[in-house]
Amino acid sequence: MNGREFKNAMYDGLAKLMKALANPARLEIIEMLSQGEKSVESIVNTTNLSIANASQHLQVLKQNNIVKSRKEGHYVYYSLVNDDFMALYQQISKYAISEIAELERTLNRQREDNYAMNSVSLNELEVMIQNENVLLMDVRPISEYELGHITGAISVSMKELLCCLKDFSKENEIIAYCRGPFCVLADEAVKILTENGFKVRRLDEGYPEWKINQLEKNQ
Amino acid sequence: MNGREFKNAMYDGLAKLMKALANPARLEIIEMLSQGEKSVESIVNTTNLSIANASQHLQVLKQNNIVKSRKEGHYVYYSLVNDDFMALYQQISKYAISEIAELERTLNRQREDNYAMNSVSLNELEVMIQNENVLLMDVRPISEYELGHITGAISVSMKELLCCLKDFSKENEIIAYCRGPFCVLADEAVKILTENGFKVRRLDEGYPEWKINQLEKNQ
DNA sequence: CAATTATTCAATGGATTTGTTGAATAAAAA
DNA sequence: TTTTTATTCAACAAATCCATTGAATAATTG
Repeated sequence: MNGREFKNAMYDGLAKLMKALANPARLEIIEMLSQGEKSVESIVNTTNLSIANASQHLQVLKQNNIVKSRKEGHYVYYSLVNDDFMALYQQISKYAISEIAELERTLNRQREDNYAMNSVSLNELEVMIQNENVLLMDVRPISEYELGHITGAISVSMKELLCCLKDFSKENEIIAYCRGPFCVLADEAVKILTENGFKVRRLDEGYPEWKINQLEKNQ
Repeated sequence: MNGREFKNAMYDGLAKLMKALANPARLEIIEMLSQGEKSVESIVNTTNLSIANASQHLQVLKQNNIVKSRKEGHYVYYSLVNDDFMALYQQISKYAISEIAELERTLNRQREDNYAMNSVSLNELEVMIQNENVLLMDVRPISEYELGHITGAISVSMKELLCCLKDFSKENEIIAYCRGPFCVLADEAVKILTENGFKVRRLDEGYPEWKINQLEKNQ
């Protein structure tokens, strides 16, 4: 193998990986799977994809070693292949959010719309939890909470938020979080709670980012 | 903007960035530019692209804020837009090399072919420089050396290697490096020097990785 | 065993990406 | 000014990607 052939092999391989990531539907699937294992059915329900289309995208991700699958009864469950890929995906989306003006604008507009301008960073959160009385609220579906959540968080799904608000004290500040910067659940939670007189902010990032942070600390 | 529109905007934007990276020719250009500024002409000379084709790929990279250009006289010089992108690219290729079996095999086969199995990591290099008498040899073209090189390295281009070997002592160990793991210059240097009786190994990574490392240390 | 359910496969046509060709620019040299 | 040189633009055909459709598969239920 000469120099040119080698280069071609390497760049073709790298480009193949990038191609697998170069599609909005697949990115949305990846973001979902970074919460934990999901069935094809649940992926179809939260994205707007047809069943066959979602399945095809999943095959592409599988062929590129990004996701793996496991069959149980009628259902096939998909998950990300390892934490290293998750870390890479975080890096990429963090870069995109901070360096691509268009994306930054979109994200900020969304945040403004949702009363969440003064969001809390992961570092701030750590300090706040040690020093103050804050209630950390995981607003993802309970199934995702059960697969893993930020230490000390309680699970309050969006459904519960809409019916059972009286349970919480209005004195402590509430920090709501969900799946990461692209996820709108926390924004909606902030909106609902603010309208009902609670002190509430959202976490800038979400559970996957926190988990990556933890993994890095333990190295 | 509702939740679905927001998601679409974010994932479309992210996918657009990935698309810009999802092409082997563009990746090779990026790798070249991570050495420093290059004219279109020099990009055409080291890649196998036609002039018009290279120019088109450069436009795609420019539209996606990955490279910037500057005109001087007849020539247009391109360079990466900032160090953050370079860090991202490093992350991506590091992931690809370590997690994609096919790429890992290709890379290792190449290294074996070139006698460079026992390569030196950046961390090892740091220790070796402090403790031992090693000669750190930058085998990239001199123009790239002049734009920046690892502290303490001397420039020995491949041309010089082929004519002026006698200048170096055979007692000290030589570490050769070039542009990074995909770059084959260091492998060729190791081959030549080994055949001539020198003690020589290659650096696992290259100048761009070293530079990123330095930037991280200074934060 | 037949019916049902969740997922995958295969085929189709429309959209996008790619490399090539040759013409158009724009700056420097003659 | 005309000519030369380096780069970009525009148009085209080939290749690839994508969503949709309907059939095929494989595990479970009746």
